[in-house]
Amino acid sequence: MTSLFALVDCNNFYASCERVFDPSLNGRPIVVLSNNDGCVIARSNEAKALGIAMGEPAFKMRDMIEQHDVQVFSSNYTLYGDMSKRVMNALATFTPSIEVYSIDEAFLDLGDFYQVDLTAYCRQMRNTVWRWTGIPVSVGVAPTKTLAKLANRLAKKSAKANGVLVLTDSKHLEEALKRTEVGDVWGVGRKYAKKLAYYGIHSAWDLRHASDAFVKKHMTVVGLRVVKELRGEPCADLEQTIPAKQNICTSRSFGHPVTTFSEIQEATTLYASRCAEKLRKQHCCAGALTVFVMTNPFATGEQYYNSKTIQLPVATNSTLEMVQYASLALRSIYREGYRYKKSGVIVSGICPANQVQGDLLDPVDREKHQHLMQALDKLNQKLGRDVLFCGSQGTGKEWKLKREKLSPYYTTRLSDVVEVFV
DNA sequence: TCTGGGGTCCTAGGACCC
DNA sequence: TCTGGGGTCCTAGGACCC
Repeated sequence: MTSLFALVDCNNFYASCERVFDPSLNGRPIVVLSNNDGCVIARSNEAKALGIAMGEPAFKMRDMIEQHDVQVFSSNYTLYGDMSKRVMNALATFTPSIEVYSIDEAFLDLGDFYQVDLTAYCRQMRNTVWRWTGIPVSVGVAPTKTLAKLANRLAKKSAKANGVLVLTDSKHLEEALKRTEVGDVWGVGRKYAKKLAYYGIHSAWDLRHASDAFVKKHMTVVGLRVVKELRGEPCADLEQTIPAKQNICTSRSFGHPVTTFSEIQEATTLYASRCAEKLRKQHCCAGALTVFVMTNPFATGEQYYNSKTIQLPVATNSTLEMVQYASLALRSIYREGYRYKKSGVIVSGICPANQVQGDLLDPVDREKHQHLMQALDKLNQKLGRDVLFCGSQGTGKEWKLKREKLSPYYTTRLSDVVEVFV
């Protein structure tokens, strides 16, 4: 019994999503910007060919944009999330064993498919996704997840592969490992790549032949798993059930520098509400809440960063409680006289809502809160996000994100909602 | 003028306890 | 003069991912 995984990855996903609904964009360079229209997080092939780098700040590309008529979009996660679901649904018709790994990637367990013509099957997969959604995908197949990732990368790069590469034959595997730089291996980041280069390890093939002791010493047990997977020994299974999150964070940069307490409080209230919403969605409560504030690290002038964690007397997912404690925490770290760029709320100590440790002297009527939250979620779900919200969130939202190049909400009915967070 | 957001896991070191 | 050792829990920091 040999294991076999496919990794299906959408090509230039966000850029492709924008293109699906506007065919006039075909063949033209597209970039999608991060929140606040800050930096590039997705590029079409044409944009890559122009040399536009991932993470490049938008303001540095002004000339390039004008010169080559680059099409620029603010990120529209509502659209991308919806398109993602459609892609995953298409893939699920090819095997029930599917792990949605990220918004644009899925692992498929093809362990039972050794007898079929894998290349033909994957090609069919690719065509189906394309016909149903208009999104181009690449497929890599190999005995471990790490190798499937590697195969996928080559499938995308090689013209000959044309989007599908099956690596089951040891000769092909060797060739693929030799052609992959060590820094392009899943789990090997910039820091490790540099360190490995120092020790003469440059390719995935080199890393595959490093000793266990060496790898464990320099890359911990995590790195050792990577190396074993490169050798064809599976260390990671398909994860079909999504584990509950251990931490939930909501934070945003402000559209412009914020100086007043009331403005930063409005933003922090919104983030605390979002955290509470996310907790309720996964039927959990949090035992602690952290608020942080920071100035712009790229700006000249005096910098300030601070955070405050509050242990909650009883774990909760009530928006009202979260907002109240977030305000308290914020008050203790806010300092007059800074130009704030960003704030955020992190909730931790997460446990299932039905396993919350009570407190005999608890002054909060938890049942009442729960009913209120249910009503709030229902209304907001039905009538649109933030139809109902905490007053301290404010209505002006002077600090909100910059999203000047937003595309329409083609596939969902949220077109009347100006502000959408994920 | 303008530089994203949200996660995970592992390790080392300190506090504390017996 | 001499001042244990092991276990657990927590936190901060570093690495990685999309």
